[in-house]
Amino acid sequence: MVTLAEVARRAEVTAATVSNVLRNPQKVKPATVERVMAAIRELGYRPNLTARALAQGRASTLALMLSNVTNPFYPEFVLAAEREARKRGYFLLVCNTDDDPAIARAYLHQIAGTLAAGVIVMNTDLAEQELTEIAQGGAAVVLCLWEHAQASRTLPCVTVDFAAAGALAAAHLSELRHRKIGALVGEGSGGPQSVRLRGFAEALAARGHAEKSLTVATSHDSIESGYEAAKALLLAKPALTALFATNDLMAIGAMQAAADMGRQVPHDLSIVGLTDIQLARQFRPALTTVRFPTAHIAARSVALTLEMVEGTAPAQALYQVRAPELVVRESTGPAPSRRRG
Amino acid sequence: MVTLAEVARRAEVTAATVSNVLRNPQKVKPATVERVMAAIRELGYRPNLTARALAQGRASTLALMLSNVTNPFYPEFVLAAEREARKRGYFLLVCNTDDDPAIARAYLHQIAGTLAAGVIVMNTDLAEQELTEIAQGGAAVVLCLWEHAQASRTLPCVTVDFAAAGALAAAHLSELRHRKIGALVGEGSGGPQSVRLRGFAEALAARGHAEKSLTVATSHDSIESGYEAAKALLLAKPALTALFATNDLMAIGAMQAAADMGRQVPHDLSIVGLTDIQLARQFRPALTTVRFPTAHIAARSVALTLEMVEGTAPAQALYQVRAPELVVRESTGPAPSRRRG
DNA sequence: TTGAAAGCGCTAACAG
DNA sequence: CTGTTAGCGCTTTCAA
Repeated sequence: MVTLAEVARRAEVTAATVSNVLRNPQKVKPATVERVMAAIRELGYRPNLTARALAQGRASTLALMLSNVTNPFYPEFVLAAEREARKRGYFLLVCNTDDDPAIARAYLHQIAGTLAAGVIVMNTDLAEQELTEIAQGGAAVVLCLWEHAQASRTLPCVTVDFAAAGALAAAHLSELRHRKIGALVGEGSGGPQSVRLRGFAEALAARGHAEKSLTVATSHDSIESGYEAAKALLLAKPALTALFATNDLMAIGAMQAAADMGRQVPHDLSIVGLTDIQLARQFRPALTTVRFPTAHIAARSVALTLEMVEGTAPAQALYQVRAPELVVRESTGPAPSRRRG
Repeated sequence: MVTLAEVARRAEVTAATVSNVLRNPQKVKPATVERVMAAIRELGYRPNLTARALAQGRASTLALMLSNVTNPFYPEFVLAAEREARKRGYFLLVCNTDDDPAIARAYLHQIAGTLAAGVIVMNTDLAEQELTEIAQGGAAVVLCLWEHAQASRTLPCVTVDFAAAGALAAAHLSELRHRKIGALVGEGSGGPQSVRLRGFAEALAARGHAEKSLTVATSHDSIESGYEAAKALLLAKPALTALFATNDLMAIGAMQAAADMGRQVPHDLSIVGLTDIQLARQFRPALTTVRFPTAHIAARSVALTLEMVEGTAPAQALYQVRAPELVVRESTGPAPSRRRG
């Protein structure tokens, strides 16, 4: 392995100068820069990022803690996060916690502040208290997409307006004249997706829908679970003409349940999801959903984390990025008229 | 940040002893171990992995270079890789190259051997020559799932028998009496998936199928592209009764194309994919496919890389893990009889 | 069983 | 503009 010192020797300067050539070239005489660059090239020198991190007291690495990359929401997020990190000279450590607080804790304690200069924590079951301690230990900690009722007051948080997202779905179904609506509420990491439901329910109420016209069921955040929940719900309440799911996976499961029960989507039953994962447009019928600005959130989270790492972050706590927006595709349509039954 | 030295002071020993307590406790008197552990606990000490890496000359980090996590094959792979790494005390850096050799190269040069002790390189457009140089620079480099004709002779490679996978698909369709078959060959990172096709074609030939009974078309490795390719193919050759796609995404696209063309799967048209990504069983009709032992490959790749990092790897070059296996689901059925046309 | 000392490769004042 | 010096926090011989 070629070191700075070897380059220095070859270029007949000291290590400090080589370091300067690499990091503040304007502080070095052009001729010297040339000579050093030549040496670097000839020797094939590559800076040792570990040594640099130790000397600087700051790693060039960021950690992303999420429950499980296998949830189709995450790959898009990870991609965008990694791109933003790379653009700024950082690398991305991906940490799956499997919704296990013990794993999350272990990760945090091992790498926050040492291996990773900052940590982006997606919705998790970890107590905020613990995260705050980690943050005091010197690592930049940014919360991302937390839907907890008790959203943080001490840690910065990048998120979207979950309630508004739910409201968009409600407005859409209401305009299509649906009056008997079912809702599937997901239980993801960090608790139920209840803010989305609340936004949905309140928007419905605001539009004059009776409270009992909405039937709520819970489900896990997966296609399989959405399938079961939707099936049960439709069996119990056959009169429902529309279903709102607090995430796309469940909505897709619901579409399959509808198909298996002989109900045509959207003719007999409309379905709206939330998030707009890739799958939403790839499935048939393509899913109407409320889009989260996923890539944007990811990039913003990374940017904020790095600003904190580098001490240039503004003293703001809540970052609400772009509003969610409705994406109408094929899974929603007008409520079936009563006549034709 | 609490350092070793502070712990040492508090426990009234030297840093060397604290270090030993952490890494070779059996070399330290039990009473001292106790005292040191107490100090660690009281102070909330957490080892600095960056410093450790520098001192040891070995990072506790592994890099996984892949084209794009957004391809549904990868999340499952990443998850398994990360679990294996974590189990062994390592962390996973995820690097998206976007099929851009320049990005791949930049990553490699920046982190291989310094930030990351080892690198797992999935199919890429990088010349093997370059990877070999990196490996000589001191990083463990492991190739994973390379399908190149020119598979490496100098770098270890974890892979599956691509030809056998194709052959399984062929045997299945042949047994279902399909005689006019179309094949969609993907163009993923690192070139066409031609070994899979070759295995498929040869198995067909071995079963007495005429060479011209197989029609081949190419496509990119995505649902959208598979859709287009399948549509064109079915339009050009309406007599085809079965389609083989060299990966599941294309197969799913093909299913949608068939649906849009009014062809019932599997009644009018059988479709077989390859890899068995999650989506394969979530789509309707569920896709018949040839399963790759994805998690197993991932774990093996990580294990091998770490063995190389730690110098305990056997001197073997090619690791073929478990055979692929056919998974029959709903997208394949007997060839339609001519009578009923 | 423990300590002293050197050093991993780099950065960051500060001096000249 | 360049060199000197002193670490960053940890590991690792080698002595004691």
